[in-house]
Amino acid sequence: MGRSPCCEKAHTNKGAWTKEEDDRLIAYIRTHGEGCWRSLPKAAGLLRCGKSCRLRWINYLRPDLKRGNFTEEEDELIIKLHSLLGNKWSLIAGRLPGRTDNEIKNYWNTHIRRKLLNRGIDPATHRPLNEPAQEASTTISFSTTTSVKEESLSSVKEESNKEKIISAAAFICKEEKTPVQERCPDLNLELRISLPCQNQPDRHQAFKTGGSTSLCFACSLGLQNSKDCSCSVIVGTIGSSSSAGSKTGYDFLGMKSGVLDYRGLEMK
DNA sequence: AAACAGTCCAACCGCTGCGTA
DNA sequence: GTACGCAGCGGTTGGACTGTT
Repeated sequence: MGRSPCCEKAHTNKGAWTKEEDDRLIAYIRTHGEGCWRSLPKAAGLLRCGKSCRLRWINYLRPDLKRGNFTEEEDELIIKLHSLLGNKWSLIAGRLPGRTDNEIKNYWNTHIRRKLLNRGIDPATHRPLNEPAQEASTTISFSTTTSVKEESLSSVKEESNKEKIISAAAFICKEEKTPVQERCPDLNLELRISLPCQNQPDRHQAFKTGGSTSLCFACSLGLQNSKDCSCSVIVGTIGSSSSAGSKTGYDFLGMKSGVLDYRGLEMK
């Protein structure tokens, strides 16, 4: 079947943007706001396809972009987030205000990869290069007991939005033997599907989860007091109708309503 | 000064997921 | 349930730039 092209290629410019094109795009978005990328080029008088306009705006023209070198702190944060999220550049970019996914992706490929290799770390797996490859499993390393884990997971699989959580969790925690925590001791993203914490005497204080101590995702990233700090909130269950799920509260990467919402987490 | 190699990064391409009719 | 349009994402490309010989 074949989809019609997103734009009439014969009548669109390609390649580097000119100053005039930039000005037109900026002026249009200032007046009309973002969105409707397909119709934007025509409305703005640009001989570009909507995709190209969107990319130019997001990666280069947006006023809130932070230009310039990455700081050491940003470097380390990118490494940690990559070890947890993989090549999810947009999610990583969501944690770095003023940085774009494209910028981070380029920076990763040009700087950080080499940096990790020099440290003897495989940038793909974040393991020592000489460490023998281990078979990946999809078992999720939760801090609850295995039986609870399995029960939780099986119940979670019942609904589509939960499947997203499972796949994300499986992606992040590739294997049981080497919890993420070990690789990033100071960035605790421990994943839990468990009973909601009932007693939390002190906000942001590490809370007990099945014998281990952990912080919520927001706090682990230094976002205490952010609206996504789940230390202060008894997080909801996955889906109101899930019987098994109702006894397995979740507190997973700041997700709300069963939808991954990394970007909603504000960076202080 | 010229040639070449390596690096950087803006932009493109193709795919995927979501919303809608 | 299916087809389609659209926005967004990640991988890749290629031109510009910089350093080295």
